[in-house]
Amino acid sequence: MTEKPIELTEAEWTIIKAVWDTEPCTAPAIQEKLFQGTAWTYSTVRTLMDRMVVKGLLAAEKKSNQTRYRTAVTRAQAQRGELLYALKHAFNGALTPMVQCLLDTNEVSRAELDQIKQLIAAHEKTRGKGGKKP
Amino acid sequence: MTEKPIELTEAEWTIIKAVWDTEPCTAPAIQEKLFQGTAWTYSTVRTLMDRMVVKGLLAAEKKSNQTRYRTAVTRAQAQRGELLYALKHAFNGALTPMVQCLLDTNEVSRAELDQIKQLIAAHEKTRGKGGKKP
DNA sequence: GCATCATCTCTACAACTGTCGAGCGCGTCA
DNA sequence: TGACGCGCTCGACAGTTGTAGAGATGATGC
Repeated sequence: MTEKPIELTEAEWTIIKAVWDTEPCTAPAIQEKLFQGTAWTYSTVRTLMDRMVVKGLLAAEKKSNQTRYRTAVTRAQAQRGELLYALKHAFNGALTPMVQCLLDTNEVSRAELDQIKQLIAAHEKTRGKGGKKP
Repeated sequence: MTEKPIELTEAEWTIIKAVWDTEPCTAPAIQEKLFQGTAWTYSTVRTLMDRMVVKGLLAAEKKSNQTRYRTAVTRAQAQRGELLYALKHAFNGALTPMVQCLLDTNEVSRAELDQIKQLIAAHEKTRGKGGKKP
């Protein structure tokens, strides 16, 4: 089944990144961790986290008087979701223009370019079993 | 000035893509064009378009009894916005992992890989003025 | 046994999104 | 000159998101 893509709002990204970093963790811990950057109160964080549980983004486990959270989706899943959203809507699913845009947009350093080239080479090798000959 | 990135909702993407394809155009025309895919009524389309004008995504020009719309952002700007959103939130701004994910995620055809390699080569050349020689 | 502190639960609310329907002008064609 | 058809304007409403305060509850120290 083509599990439907995961989509996160900005606030949800903020939360889930913190949870990935420290899971399992409690809401107060996350609140404290994020406070510097967001100034969110406990209530805010808690509400967001509970909504994310409902959506299946986080999992909560009640431990007496505390609730312990962990993520319910992997970083890769979430990243893929975000990427697919952009790919689908902004680029009509066409990969090449997306890469083009990426290259145009960003200050891509030489080092990054090299890394990317390596990635591609590696990718070609890995899935190279397609053994079709030109 | 680092113009703040453009962000579009799904519905807005649908609209703006139609407008790009036919601008300048009227709301009824867009409604008709999208009806097959969305089943949106005139009111829906019109509301979305007017809200997009307020946001500066479309421009409207009143011509007697009709309103003519055109886009106020380029496709490239919008694409860049979407990409930057993903890059920033999902990948913490790191380009390489994003490309990695792209390669992993999608069925990238050999043709695409080749195209992408070309893109990179072209990119290297174009901005290659950095004249540092390895 | 009671005051305290940390957590939790519930409720609220404004803004933004998606989705319309009802009613209003204005050309046009008998 | 009046009925039609288009396109327009307004208002509405439910659902989602961001943000938070007020009060309940359970563990702790004395």
